[in-house]
Amino acid sequence: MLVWERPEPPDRPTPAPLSRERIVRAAVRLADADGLDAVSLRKVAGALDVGPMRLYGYIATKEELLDLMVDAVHAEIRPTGDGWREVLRSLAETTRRAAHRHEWLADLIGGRPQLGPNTLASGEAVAAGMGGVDLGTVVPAIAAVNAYVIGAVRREITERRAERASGMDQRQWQATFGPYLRRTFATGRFPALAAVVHDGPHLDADRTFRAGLDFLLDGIGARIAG
Amino acid sequence: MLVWERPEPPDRPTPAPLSRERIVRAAVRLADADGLDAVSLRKVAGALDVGPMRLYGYIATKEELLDLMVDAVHAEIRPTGDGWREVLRSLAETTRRAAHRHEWLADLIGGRPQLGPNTLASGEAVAAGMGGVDLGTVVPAIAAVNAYVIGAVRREITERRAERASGMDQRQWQATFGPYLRRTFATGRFPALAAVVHDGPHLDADRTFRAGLDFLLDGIGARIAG
DNA sequence: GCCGCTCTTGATACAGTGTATCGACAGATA
DNA sequence: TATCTGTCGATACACTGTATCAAGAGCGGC
Repeated sequence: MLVWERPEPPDRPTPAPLSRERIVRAAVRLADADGLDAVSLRKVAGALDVGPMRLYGYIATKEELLDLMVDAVHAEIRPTGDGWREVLRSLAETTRRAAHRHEWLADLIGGRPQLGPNTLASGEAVAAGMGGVDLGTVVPAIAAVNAYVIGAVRREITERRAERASGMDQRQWQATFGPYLRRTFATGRFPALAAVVHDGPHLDADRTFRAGLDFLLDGIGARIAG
Repeated sequence: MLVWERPEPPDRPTPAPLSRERIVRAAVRLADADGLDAVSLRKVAGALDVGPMRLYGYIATKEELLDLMVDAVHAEIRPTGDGWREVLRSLAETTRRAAHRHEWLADLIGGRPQLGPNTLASGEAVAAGMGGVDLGTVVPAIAAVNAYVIGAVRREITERRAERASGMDQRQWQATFGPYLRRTFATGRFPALAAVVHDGPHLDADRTFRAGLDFLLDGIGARIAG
């Protein structure tokens, strides 16, 4: 036996076999911790103590990995409730909560067609909860709520990042962009906008999300009733 | 005079001076033609017959260039109309049309806080058209329409790309994903979803967009009336 | 008209990306 | 034991955004 032979590291007895799931979990962990930019094939492979090319035995391309990540978080989106209204609201709120837990979801959501098992399961839960509603209304209603959630989540996360990037809280944010906005508004080119921003209510993220969702659900309800 | 001196190319008498606007226009042209991936600083610079580093005299970072591109297309989004409903509808439809002209907008929209002059001008047009509506309603109403448009446009463009990538028309698309979906639905794990997909209406993109928008506007109208 | 200074400009370089290629090695088969 | 097969990972390639810095152009002072 060669004396310089390296002994097996005893604290990792048998490396768990690689799998799509393990790869996706590692990618999600990286993205949760440091954002989507931290998800490179090299880093994911590194987190699994494996060469980068190894991953190509399990995924065809990086895009596919991103799709799998999105489908993975859809496991956390399982709408419930009695009646179409509660179900649609649950769809919206659970999606939003998932985006809070995984901010990178805002970068990906709505950007690729999703047909993975977890995404389909979410769709099934919604469809199953819409019983009694006319099919001609169910399809556009679900599509509309989905569209609203995608956009609302994107805007909310974007804003949250901007605030965080410029100091921490809202006061800091205003201090950063305040001068530019003040100057711009001072030109008098945007009087109506200035009035709305100045005199309008400053709703927090929760209230804004719910207000828009209520508009939408009210409109859908009117169609179902009438 | 040296004989091997290269004479001035006569067909480009004086190269137009570089400017932010010219850079942004070139970037938009590239993105329109070949998608966002075709927008690299080297390619943009190349389109302007200039070294890549030259751009940094006009933009601080690539992110800034993307922001400027988004603001530039906001010049095409100028909502008009009589009354809040027409104005909000116009905001939605002009945004959607801009995204049709510049599909890459779907990748960027909602992904960064937008405070550029054209974006503010769009906001001003909307705010100005909401006269008479209670300020406490104006803010969440605009936010809701914006969120809906972002999500709807994203989904629509995404779908359009998927169809195009897999052949050209809808028949091809179904031929590509049909087998997988058929198999998946055949497992019986998604009965409600299968029923909706099978028996529900197949609306085209225009109708879907308008249906969702109508839901939202109806809901907002109910709040304004009541 | 010529020197020296400042600012602009572009070549080079660096660290990182996704992915193709292909030699080496392990395990199975004869 | 010898050969075949298929997996694995080192290396390489083209490309990205951006920092650095030497060369050059324009210009004021003598």
